[in-house]
Amino acid sequence: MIRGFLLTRQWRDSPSGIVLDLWFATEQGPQWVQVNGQESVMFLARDDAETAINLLGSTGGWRQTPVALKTFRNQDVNAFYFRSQRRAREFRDRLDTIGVPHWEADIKPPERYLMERFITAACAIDHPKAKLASTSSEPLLNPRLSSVDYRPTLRLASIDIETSMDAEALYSIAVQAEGVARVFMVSESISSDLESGDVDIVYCRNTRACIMQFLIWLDTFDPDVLIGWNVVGFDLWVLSQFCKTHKLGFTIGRAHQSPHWREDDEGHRKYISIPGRIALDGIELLKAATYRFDSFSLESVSRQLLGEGKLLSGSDRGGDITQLFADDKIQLARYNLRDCELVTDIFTREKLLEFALERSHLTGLLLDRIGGSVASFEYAYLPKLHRSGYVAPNLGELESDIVSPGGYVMDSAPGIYDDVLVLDFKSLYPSIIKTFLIDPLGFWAAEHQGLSDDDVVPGFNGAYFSKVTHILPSIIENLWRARDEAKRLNNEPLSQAIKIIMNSFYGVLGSTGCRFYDPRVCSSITLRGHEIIQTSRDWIREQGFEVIYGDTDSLFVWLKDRPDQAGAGAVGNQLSAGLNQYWQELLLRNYGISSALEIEFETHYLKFLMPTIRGSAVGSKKRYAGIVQTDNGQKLVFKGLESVRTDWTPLAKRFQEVLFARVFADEPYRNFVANTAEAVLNGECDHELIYRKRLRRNLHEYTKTAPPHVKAARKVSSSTLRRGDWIEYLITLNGPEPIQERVSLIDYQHYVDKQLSPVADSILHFKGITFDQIIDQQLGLF
DNA sequence: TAGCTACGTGCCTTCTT
DNA sequence: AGAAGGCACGTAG
Repeated sequence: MIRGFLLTRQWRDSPSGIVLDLWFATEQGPQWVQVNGQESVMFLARDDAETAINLLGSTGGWRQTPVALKTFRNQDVNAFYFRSQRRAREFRDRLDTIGVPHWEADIKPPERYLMERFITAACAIDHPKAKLASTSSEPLLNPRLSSVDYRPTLRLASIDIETSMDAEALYSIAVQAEGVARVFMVSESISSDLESGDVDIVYCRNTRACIMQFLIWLDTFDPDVLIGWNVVGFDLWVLSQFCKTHKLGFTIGRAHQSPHWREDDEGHRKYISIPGRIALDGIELLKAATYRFDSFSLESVSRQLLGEGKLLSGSDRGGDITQLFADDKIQLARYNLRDCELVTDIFTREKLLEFALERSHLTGLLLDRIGGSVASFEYAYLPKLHRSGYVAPNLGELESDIVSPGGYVMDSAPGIYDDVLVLDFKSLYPSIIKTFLIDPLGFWAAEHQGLSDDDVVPGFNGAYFSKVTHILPSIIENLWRARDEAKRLNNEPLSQAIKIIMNSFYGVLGSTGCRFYDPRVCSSITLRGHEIIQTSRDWIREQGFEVIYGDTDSLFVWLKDRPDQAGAGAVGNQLSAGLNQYWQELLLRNYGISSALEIEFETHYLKFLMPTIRGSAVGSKKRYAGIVQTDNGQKLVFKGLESVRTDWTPLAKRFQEVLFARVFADEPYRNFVANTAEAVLNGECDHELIYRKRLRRNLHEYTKTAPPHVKAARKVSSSTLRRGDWIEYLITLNGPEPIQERVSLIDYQHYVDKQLSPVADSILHFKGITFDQIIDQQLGLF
């Protein structure tokens, strides 16, 4: 028996049934596993079996049998098995034509095979030959696979290519891994006096030779994982295109296969599947782990995470690279390698590979899979559903007229406060699912099994949930326990992966892209959330405190009596303990269930601002600021306000941060306000006036309106701007103009009126003065 | 190769006078 | 000219 971690899975039809090709990273290196003779399965209502059998006639390659499963409408079903996916697909199409329903025909054989064995990623491989040293060219046939807890030491290689700006000419390929830092460099004139300096450079006569050298290295080093920055969409794709034009096989698979490429509908994002290897993009992985950066360029991310950047950081990097290729290949090689190292360092420092491994092992998604919330839910849910005697519904089958609301947001009491505490329910929606046994199967069970009031927990919109039959609550419970354990062991990547998955469950249940979507189930989560937050608010008020705001799972409590730091903490802890006990008792008494709700005293704002809606006396929502005490002194926190918004200018952000700090500290602010306005008008702040905004559509798709950023984008002459790109612009006397091609004078008054004035008034309002009054007084002095 | 809703703001467009 | 409605974006949770 050896232990392995699944890298890739593929399937194909063969004369002897469906074949699964699985590649594992094992303790002894890579292992190819082949499972043959597999069938594709789908389920039909037993009442339709006769029709289906007639439809299939005397053709071979299939069988069917009654099984002890029911649909969610309590119909008995038969399983139909096919020896090829092709036959299964044909059959499904014919059923669709005549309107006979079928279930789970979309589950692919490898996923079906693995999930029903509860294998996500780590796996015990049991086979008489499994102890022998593995070879990449020979698969292990039909071993017994079972789930096991195992994390491999993967062999990583960071790769990066340099090309001309139009990506038409290849300059070099850098590879960096444990003990390797090499650059394959194209050089038309190879002479003996070419030097490498301190870099391991392999000079190659042309593009073809360069790629061949790279492929040979790849085959020899044999990495499990290729990492890079946009490595799939750029480096690997461009290399594959070079291979095509130079009639070279792009044989990067573990048994020298070519990769399989796929594009999304837009044709922008590319996906690669390489038999036996994984390509991991640092950008996607950071996004998956909920990192947020204004820019995901390698330069920007490495500066922020590592404190160091690329070797070239001028404005014309592409031109500089071309220059180096002509004049200084050693320096180009250094630059090329440096990018590889930055990526490796980011992966190491942020434990990105560890995160990817944990996520894969928790969900059954492959390491390189982006998104996939629905897929991971189904991977965990389906096998358990089958063992509970049900087949899964189809997409869109459970729709109803009810719309499920989101979180409850309290009206706020605007003002400047001392001492505001924030109490937060930890993972509110998962804890509601666990406490109130919310679950698609539990919902059907309550409908079909005629349970008594004592055996169900009420939901909302007429939904009830069985206390006996359910799946999701125990999945949550296990994850919750694992997360506590991960935290105890300081396993941050695991803890992070679990948090993301737990929180994705509610979103999945509320998505029409999920086959279990039912607004009654979903609203039973959110409406219970409304009840919990409102009842908790009332309870706190009964204790004699003022609750000035709350959003979904949080309550903001104002301590009027100005306690010291320790006193405030004591009140926070006392309130959270009291509430937790309150819910424990209430839910046991009312429903006979044990509360998993957990409210926590999270933050003490020494100073706090809740603004009004602009130009109104009504309190705002989702926008506030405050000061918290940290180990390194006091810190300003902004939520939703201008200084955390990427579409406000640096001027407005700086102005807000300084002004709020001064007001909170009771320091003078009038001169600062007036001087800032003055400086803007005098052209002393030009570098802070740039608006930055994303184009969420392609330019021609803005037909209803032309907002400023679109107007600016349309003035970019060489407009290659596409959906998702950023546009940087200034407001000039002739309207918005892109920074690259600004011709008109900056409209300074615009910045005073639209960036300074509103920011100032949001806090000065509570000081009984306005921005305009300050400016007028200042002018009056002269 | 489908997680969700709630909310504020600026400004464009259209309607009303 | 000014009000009202709605689009577009980014954010909280």
